[in-house]
Amino acid sequence: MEFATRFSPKDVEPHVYKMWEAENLFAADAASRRDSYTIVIPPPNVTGSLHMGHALNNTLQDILIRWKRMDGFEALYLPGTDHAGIATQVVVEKDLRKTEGKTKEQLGREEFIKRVWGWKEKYGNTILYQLRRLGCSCDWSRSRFTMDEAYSRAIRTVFVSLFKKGLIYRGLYVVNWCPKDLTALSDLEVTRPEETPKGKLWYMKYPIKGEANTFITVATTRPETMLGDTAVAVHPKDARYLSIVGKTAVLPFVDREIPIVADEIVDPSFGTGAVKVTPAHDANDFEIARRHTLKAVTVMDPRGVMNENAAGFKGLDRFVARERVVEALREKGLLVKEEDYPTPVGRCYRCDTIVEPYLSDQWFVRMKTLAAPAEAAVRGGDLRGLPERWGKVTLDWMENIRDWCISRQIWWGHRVPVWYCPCGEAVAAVEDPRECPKCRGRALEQDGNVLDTWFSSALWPFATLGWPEETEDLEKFYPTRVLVTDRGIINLWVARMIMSGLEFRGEKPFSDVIIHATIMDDQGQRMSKSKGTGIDPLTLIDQYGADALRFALTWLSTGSQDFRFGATQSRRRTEEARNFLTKFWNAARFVATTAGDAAPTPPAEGLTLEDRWILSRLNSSIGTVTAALGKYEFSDAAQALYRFVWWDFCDWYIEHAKRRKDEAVKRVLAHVIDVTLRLLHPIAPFITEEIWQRLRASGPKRTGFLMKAEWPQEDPARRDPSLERRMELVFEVVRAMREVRTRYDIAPVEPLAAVVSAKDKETAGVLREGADTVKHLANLSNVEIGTDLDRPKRWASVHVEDAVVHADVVGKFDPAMERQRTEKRLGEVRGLVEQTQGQLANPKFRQAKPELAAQLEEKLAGLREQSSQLEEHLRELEG
RNA sequence: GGGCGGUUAGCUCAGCUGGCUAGAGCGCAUGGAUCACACCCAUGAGGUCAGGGGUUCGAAUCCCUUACCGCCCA
Repeated sequence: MEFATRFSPKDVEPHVYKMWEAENLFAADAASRRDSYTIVIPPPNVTGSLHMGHALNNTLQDILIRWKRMDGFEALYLPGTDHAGIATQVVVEKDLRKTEGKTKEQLGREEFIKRVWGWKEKYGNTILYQLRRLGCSCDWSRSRFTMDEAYSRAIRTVFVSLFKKGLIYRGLYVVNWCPKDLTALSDLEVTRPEETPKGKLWYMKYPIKGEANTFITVATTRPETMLGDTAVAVHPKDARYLSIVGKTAVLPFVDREIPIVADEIVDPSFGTGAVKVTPAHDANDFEIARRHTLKAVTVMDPRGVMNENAAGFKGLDRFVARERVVEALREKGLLVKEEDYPTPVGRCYRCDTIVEPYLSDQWFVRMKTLAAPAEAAVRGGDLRGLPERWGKVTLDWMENIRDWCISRQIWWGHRVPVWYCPCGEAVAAVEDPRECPKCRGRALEQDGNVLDTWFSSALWPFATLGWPEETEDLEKFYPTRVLVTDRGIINLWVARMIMSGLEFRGEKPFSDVIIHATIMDDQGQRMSKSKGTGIDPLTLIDQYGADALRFALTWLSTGSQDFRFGATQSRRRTEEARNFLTKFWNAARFVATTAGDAAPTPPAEGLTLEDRWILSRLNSSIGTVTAALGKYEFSDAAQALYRFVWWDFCDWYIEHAKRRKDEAVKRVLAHVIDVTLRLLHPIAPFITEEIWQRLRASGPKRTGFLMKAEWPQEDPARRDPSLERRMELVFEVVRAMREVRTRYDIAPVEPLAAVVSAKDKETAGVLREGADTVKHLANLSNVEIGTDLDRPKRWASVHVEDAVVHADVVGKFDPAMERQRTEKRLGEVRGLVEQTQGQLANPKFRQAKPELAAQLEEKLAGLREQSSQLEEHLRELEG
């Protein structure tokens, strides 16, 4: 098989993926006797396409899944999508308007829903297809959609259960209303802009009934709502207003008589201390109205247009009405003053429209009861947030939890499973009821609202596995092991999943929650579609390959809360990763051509120093990579692989191996590549599988697919830290020789003679052991190794930590340069001597850390020795 | 308003419970078509660890504070 110098992702990736799929390697088996390891995907919206956040999220998940699969677990990576109520409805409505010029009302609810399904079938799996490009080993046969029939059944079951427990209730409340999407939103779906926008606070006065020229002045940021005022409230202890409580004010424009009431909730320091009460348009006011049995007057329609209760302002948009009301008040002399006032506004997180507090009939979930066990699980550490700080975020929210508005006034979604009978009965049921259980009437009508999408995604970890049926899947794969997601939806999604998991399965839905970084653009700002700062992962995949993108993202996953991966950085980092993979590819290519037929196990005998060294490094790396993955330290795993492959294997071992032809070196090479392929596979699945298949074709029998191969076990017997240190010494001498060559411009091909004077006999022994390597890698014609060896005249010297290396620079000797270098080095060493001496001179230090002090003593001795050698060297140069 | 992160080489980032000469990749400089790889090899330059104060024998690391950047919850 041809083995080109470059790996070609474009040609290989689709092919390899198809092969895996054809062999059904992603499918998890519920009947397996292995322990399960489950990850459910955070379901992307059906409307979306793959963005960088998905790429990161799914890369990390796939790494864990592939690792655990190799490590002997029955690994299930369960994919799927979320119906995304509002978002999807908006997209399809737009499409409908564009293609047919129709509104959804013209089609009717049933027909419109059909259209949404049609749209979903056509475009709804975009992201899932794109995940294949990324190499994700999802079990596609188990893919779920939150609107699937079985899933819908789970939702109904949950609703009915909570309803029967009294944890779901319906009522008239002031909720966050989006006048554009025409639906209620939950508190978490309202966003606040970073900076509080500048607004005004208007002071206006209402006449007191029966008292000429007496007024009460109230302050408000939303004057247009005054038309719906049904009271004025003051704090009961506010001395300024004691005498006025109980009197009646007359509301301008509409001449409504409204009482002046006292209520604890009023903040006496705000405005005048007297506030207008608009129960239909303010949540606080609604509470006041409850306590004082006030009427609620709605002055806007759902679109935010003033209605018939708004007198002369009817038909005006809420913001136009605001200006007009202020003008009219001014004309009447009722406007006392206006002042600048930062006015916090909430916006719809889907469409950014300013939300309106709006009185409407909605469904709610009582959260306190549900939150308690979840809170306990997080607090008790039974469920970990990682990095740790995120656990606290969840707790904060759960401690102050408020009831959740779950009804939405849209069509696309799960309809509230409650039916109303003309007799007044309301039935909540999993199966559509045929008749009213009370009057046997058949004229039942289902509630028109649909449920918040998050209500359905809260069930994701168990509903996807078949719940409420006690399926084999549920038995085998629940609870899941780890949830990987972005911090943006901790409360919106993660916390609610924990609650529902505990409520309906009596078991936490996962043990660990990994909150990975949010990807920023090159300026450190959040990527946004509207600003055009989003980077398409597929472009990077096309250009550098999926493996390179995955490796780059993994390298960057250090546990920080965000990282930059904009237009410039993403290319740069992915290119770096691609270069590394090319390096690895070529290492494999070297092994394939020189040792392709060797058994991929090291021989029991005949191992050289270098062989034992690389095997030690390999086993260290197995340990490091495995431990890092176990702690979800993805970057550490990637870096350990990078170092091993590039620095240890390519820079040193392969260079060394080039001059050997024995069986041992072949088997070591084959073994190292074999193990490294396995270690690298979870991060870079395509290239490693491709190399595996090539080696399999030409060499000894290997398991059919790398993705099903066994995860390497560290062999502690192969680890030899002392050997690793000793080889470092050898490499240091090689580097010293190379430095001399560079300095004197002596080509690497020209053999040189060298004398290495080690600091002690032990070191000399080590260097003698590695003499072959030094000779070969530094291209020496001859090398003399000992202690206290003199510097031959007109030879150049390099002082490294444990030795002095002298090189015959064949007549190019330059005393001035030598002097300069020696002086510089001497300065450094003297500095260190001073520093170390200072530290050791301190009795408190010696007392506190005797072991460390002993180490430093040794170091100091070495430094002093080096220092005196340098001085001597310098004297010789002078003389 | 409450809470949480970040600020380390020109750029992007490591640096765990305070102590081995603060590291990496990219970029930069110099040299190199050597039989795995120029997406490469060799060598080198480059940092008052955001500012100030404190704790300590010793602080990039712990505490306080200021500034700037970012996030979450009200």
